[in-house]
Amino acid sequence: MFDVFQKYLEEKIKLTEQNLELIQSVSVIKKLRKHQYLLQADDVWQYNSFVCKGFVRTYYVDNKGQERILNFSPENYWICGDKASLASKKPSKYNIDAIDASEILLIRKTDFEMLCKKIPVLNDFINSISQENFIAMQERICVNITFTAEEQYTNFIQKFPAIANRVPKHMIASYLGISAETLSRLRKQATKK
Amino acid sequence: MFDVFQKYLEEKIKLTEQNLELIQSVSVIKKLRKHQYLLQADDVWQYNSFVCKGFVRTYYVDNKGQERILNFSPENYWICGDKASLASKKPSKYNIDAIDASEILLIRKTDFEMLCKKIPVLNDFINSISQENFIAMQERICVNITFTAEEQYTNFIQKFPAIANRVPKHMIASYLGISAETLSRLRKQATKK
DNA sequence: AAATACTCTTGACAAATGTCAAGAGAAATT
DNA sequence: AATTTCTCTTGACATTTGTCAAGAGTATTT
Repeated sequence: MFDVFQKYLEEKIKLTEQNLELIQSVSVIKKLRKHQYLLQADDVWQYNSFVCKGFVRTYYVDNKGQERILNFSPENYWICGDKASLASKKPSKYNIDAIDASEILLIRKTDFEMLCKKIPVLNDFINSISQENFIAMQERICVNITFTAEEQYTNFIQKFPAIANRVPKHMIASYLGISAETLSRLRKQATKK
Repeated sequence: MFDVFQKYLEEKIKLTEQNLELIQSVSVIKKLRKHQYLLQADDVWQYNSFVCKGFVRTYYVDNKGQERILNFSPENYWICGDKASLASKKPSKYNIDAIDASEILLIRKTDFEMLCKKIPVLNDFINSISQENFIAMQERICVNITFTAEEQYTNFIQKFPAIANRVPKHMIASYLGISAETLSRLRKQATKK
């Protein structure tokens, strides 16, 4: 499964064979059955992680007991994980589990930092991804504070058609912060138009 | 006004005099009258910026013509600006203007990159701030998709009491994505309890 | 000092969204 | 094949939130 990650990297940046070997030497593949956890709330998150195969979600349970999905991570994407837990070594408030059977590449925080120091192009690449994530997150806040539920849903399926087709509707509702019933009714209305 | 920034930096990291001089050499102070723009939508944003004095907000106008506030930046904080515009040189979708008369320290993108390369401690410091911002943004998304309007307001005044006391209520409503009237009613209810 | 603009509140009503309960069909499990 | 679980929808109703209009009190400007 490392080859998936390697292919991803090689499409983005130029790496020597030595660099690749170094990266591989600190990479671990973890297989997840469907519904299996990669991280459970109250554990400490200590990896950078990449989805080689499958599909994963990050969620938490709110004060009313409802699951709220913070992020979907499909194949060929990094998992956001819990940066707060990663930085502070405090227990995570998030759970990560497999929506489909998955294979996840893990690199320990310290190893990852070592890689970034030794491989400047990797460091630059990771920084640019962080920046993209930041922008995407800001976009999401804009959508949240501006759009109605219907507009949010339309925006979601237009922006993430692959995810929209792959996950159950109630998860999309959870991601958007609306109830599954409301989403169902919005969908009904939309077909009428 | 550079001394405010200098003091801020020296509390966080160790810098040589040369470093400080280098930073100062690329820093520009811009004074803003109340309500004056630092950035207008459709212009390109090209700075890293820090509020030495005053108070600034970042907002955009939504498709229904309403102002939506993305961020408040008080004294001694960086202004988020528009990272997308900064990165791509495309016109910004955001406006930044002064809530109070302000003095803003500006460093051009290219100069800022030069500083980060030449001063590793600065680079590390900026990275850690980016990370904190990222975590804060994720928190905000959680709040948005989980909390009711009332919970969001309570959370806001508890988390940012200084801002809450300083800006008009309708701006807080705009930041939270609720109407000014709703906020007013929530406040009334809260006093009854 | 007068005029103007801003801030906050309130009422009345409409629209959007949530909650609870139920059921039908599809998918997964045994 | 039967059972169980999951997914999606629907109805009925309550609650929350938005919109429009108005007004009172504060700041700000002229």
